[in-house]
Amino acid sequence: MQWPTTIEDATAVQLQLRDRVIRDDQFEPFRTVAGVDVGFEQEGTITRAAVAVLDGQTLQLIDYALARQPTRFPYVPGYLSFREVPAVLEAYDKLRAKPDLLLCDGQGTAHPRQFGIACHLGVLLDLPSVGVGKSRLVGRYQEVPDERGAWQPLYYQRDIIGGVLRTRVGTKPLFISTGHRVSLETAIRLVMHCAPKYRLPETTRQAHKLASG
DNA sequence: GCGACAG
DNA sequence: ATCTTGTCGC
Repeated sequence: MQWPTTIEDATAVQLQLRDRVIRDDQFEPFRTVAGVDVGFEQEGTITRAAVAVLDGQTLQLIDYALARQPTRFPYVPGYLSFREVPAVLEAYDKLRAKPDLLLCDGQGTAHPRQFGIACHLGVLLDLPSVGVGKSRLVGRYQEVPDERGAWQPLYYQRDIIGGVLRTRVGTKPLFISTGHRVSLETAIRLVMHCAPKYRLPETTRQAHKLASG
């Protein structure tokens, strides 16, 4: 299957692959957890991706990989994965230590067609994954108490597609959702575990550093 | 028809 | 995402 070029084709891919998403807990015990960060250079013509693998218990860096590719898809809300996934897959292939779980920047099922980048990566890699968005794409929710660990369900068309979670007092909450093979409840627990001190999970923070300097 | 809109 | 230094607040 060649990479989609139009919104129409991309939509077809999402509608076809979304049926493969497993929203229940179907995984083996996690030993390592990976975080992904994607950035752009040269006016956005170059996409750079970084994947950082951490020990799930100590949250210490175990391995990492980087990749740079020509950007091949524009940023269109609802189609983020078609812009970032190719570079992420290249970086993932370079890893010496494959992770047991992937925490992705962006939404999982908290998406217009329930197939955000976390679902896309999870399905293509057949790896448990979780979507960790810094802002909302779709859905309605009630204000989240300003307490670490507090969260509110995210509703969209009668369904709960994710959760709005406060990982740190005094900061904006994160938008958590299932990527693949991880339930929402488990996803929230995992994010809390990976973000013991700062707003963002250590996995994401590590990947961000590696992709910068 | 008018806004909203992951990174 | 990216362009960019200092600055206000806990």
